[in-house]
Parts: sequence; structure tokens; C-alpha cells
Amino acid sequence: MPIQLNIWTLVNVITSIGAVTTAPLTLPATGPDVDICCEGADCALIPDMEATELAEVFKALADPTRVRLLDHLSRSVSGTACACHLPESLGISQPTLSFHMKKLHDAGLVTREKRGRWVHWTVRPEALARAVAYLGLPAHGIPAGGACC
Amino acid sequence: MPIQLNIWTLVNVITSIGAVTTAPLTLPATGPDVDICCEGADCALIPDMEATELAEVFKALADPTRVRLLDHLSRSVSGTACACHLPESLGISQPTLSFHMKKLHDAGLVTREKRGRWVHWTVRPEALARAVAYLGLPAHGIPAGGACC
DNA sequence: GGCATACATCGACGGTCGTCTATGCCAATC
DNA sequence: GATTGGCATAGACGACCGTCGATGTATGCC
Repeated sequence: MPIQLNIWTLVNVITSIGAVTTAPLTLPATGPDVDICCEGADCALIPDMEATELAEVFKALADPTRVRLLDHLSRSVSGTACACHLPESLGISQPTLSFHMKKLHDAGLVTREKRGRWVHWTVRPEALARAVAYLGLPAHGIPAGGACC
Repeated sequence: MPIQLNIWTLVNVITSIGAVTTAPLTLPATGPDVDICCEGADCALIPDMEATELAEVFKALADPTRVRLLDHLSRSVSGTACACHLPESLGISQPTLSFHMKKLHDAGLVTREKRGRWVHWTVRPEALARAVAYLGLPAHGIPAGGACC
């Protein structure tokens, strides 16, 4: 499974680089009602842009039809398949399929290649690496930089 | 990083069990216009229910605010934090925060525990394992059972 | 008991999503 | 050049989403 190995490698790289660079927020705290309500109250938060980009990827995956489509592609030879028989297999119309493939493409999860009159789609496993890295989530209690409190 | 290791372990388990059990669809094929449009046309597809469940998880993650919330929780001590200061940190109202936490909770990504008048939320890393397993995606060209064509 | 506080729920609003039919575009074939 | 077929786009429509202010509920403190 060469590609799966590549993903895990990427995960390690991205995990060690990405999330850790987040700058801690300045804490307002010290109001009149400062209370020991909890430990780890004010923490560093992912920057808006990074969170938005991650959400875009998850949004592209947030539909059963697209989940099945991506799975279908990944199981095809070399991760590539044409869309010709997919509408009937999935029980959707051709425009609907086109709509979903566009979503996946806009999110960078697949590439599009026209061969004659058919379009072939290919999974981009590296595009999923960032999402996987996020879902791995930093381990709790990382001393400095990673953890917040 | 004990939790991260647990995830990878779960990934292997689920990957080796879950997706492979999908039954291949019966192929209609052999019409008059059967054409060698592409290799790997008709493939096994993830069952509806499985795709729906995965989509539910991704749907819970498909919002920048929730991405930041989950990240915040995972970086707190033992993956647990109270929600008391989150509205101001995120620039959202208290009802909006409640709305998002409910989404995460309904998707099984966090657990809820009431301590006094505060609510503490805890990440459930194991709930993310299935999504991670899916994003790993079966390697292309698996001979039997896994691949489709 | 009465009050303050933390959180959930309600109702409303504008925006986006997923699906369809109808139509347009382009490559291959006759 | 005309026709066929695969795919994208346009427009419409119902459903759902994210956000808010207002209100309800439960806990802790006086």
C-alpha cells in the first residue's frame, strides 16, 4: 500500500510543523468575576484561515454521495475512474453527479482529465493529509507550544 | 503521544475490517452501447448507511467554528475544557456556542459532563478513528475484496 | 426564599445545499 | 456538415444551516 504509507508520512510531517506554529492568544482574564471555573480556560485557537480551509475540505466530504464517490475512485485502478456509469450506480442524475464532482474538485480532493469525450477523475491522497493530520489532533498535555494550558 | 498511537492502531483495525466487507454490486453492463470507455467502471460502493454515518461526522466538522472548538478541546489538559470563556475567544454569542457544541455532541465527537454550574467537554478521539480510516482510503489496486476492478 | 449565573432552547432571518429538468458545449462518428 | 453522446451550466425549488436576541432551566450563593 504505497499511497497509504505516503499519507502517514505526510501526517507526521504536517503534524510536527502545522498546528504547533499557532500563536497563543492574549488573555483578557483578570476581570472582577475571575473564577476557578476550570483549568485550561483560555487557549490558543487555530487561526481563522486555517480553520476555514480545513472546514472546506470537511464540507466537501459532508455528503453521503461524495463519500461514496471518493471511495469509489480510491478503489479503482491507480485511483482513477471515469464517471460514465456512476449516475446509475448511485441512483442520481447526471447533473447531480457533475455537481458533486465539482465540489470534490473545488476542494482539491480530485483531479480532472478529459480523455476523448469521457472525463476521468483521480483521487489526490495528499489533499487528504491535512485533514488526517487534524483528526489526529495534538496529543493532550504537550508541554510547550503545542498545548495551551 | 499515547492517544495518537491509539488512533493509528484503530485505523489499522477498522481499515482491515470495515471497508472490505462491502458487497460488490451486480453489474448491469452488456447493453448495446457497451464501450471500453474506461477501466474500472462499475465498482463496489460503500453501503448507504456507512456513507451516511461518515458524512455525519464530516458534517460536524464542516464549519470553521467547530474546527477551532475541537482543536481547542484537544489541546487542553486531558482533552477536557469548560465552555465558559469560549464565546468571547471565538467572537460568537453564547447560544451560538451551545449550538455548535450540540452538533459536535450529536456526532459523538465530544462528551458532556456537568460540574456545578459549568459544563465540561471532552474530545472522543476514538470517534475520529473511523473518519481517519476512511481518509486513509484503501490503496489502489488491491487484488481481491478491497479493490473493485 | 431570592438573586445571580451558566447553559439550553425557541423563534426568526438570510444564506447555502442538494436535487431536478432543460439547455448548452464539445469531441467523436457518420 | 449533421448527428450522437458525455459532460457542464442555468434556473428553480424545498430543505437545512449558522447566527442572533429573547426566554427557559438549573445550580450556587446571599
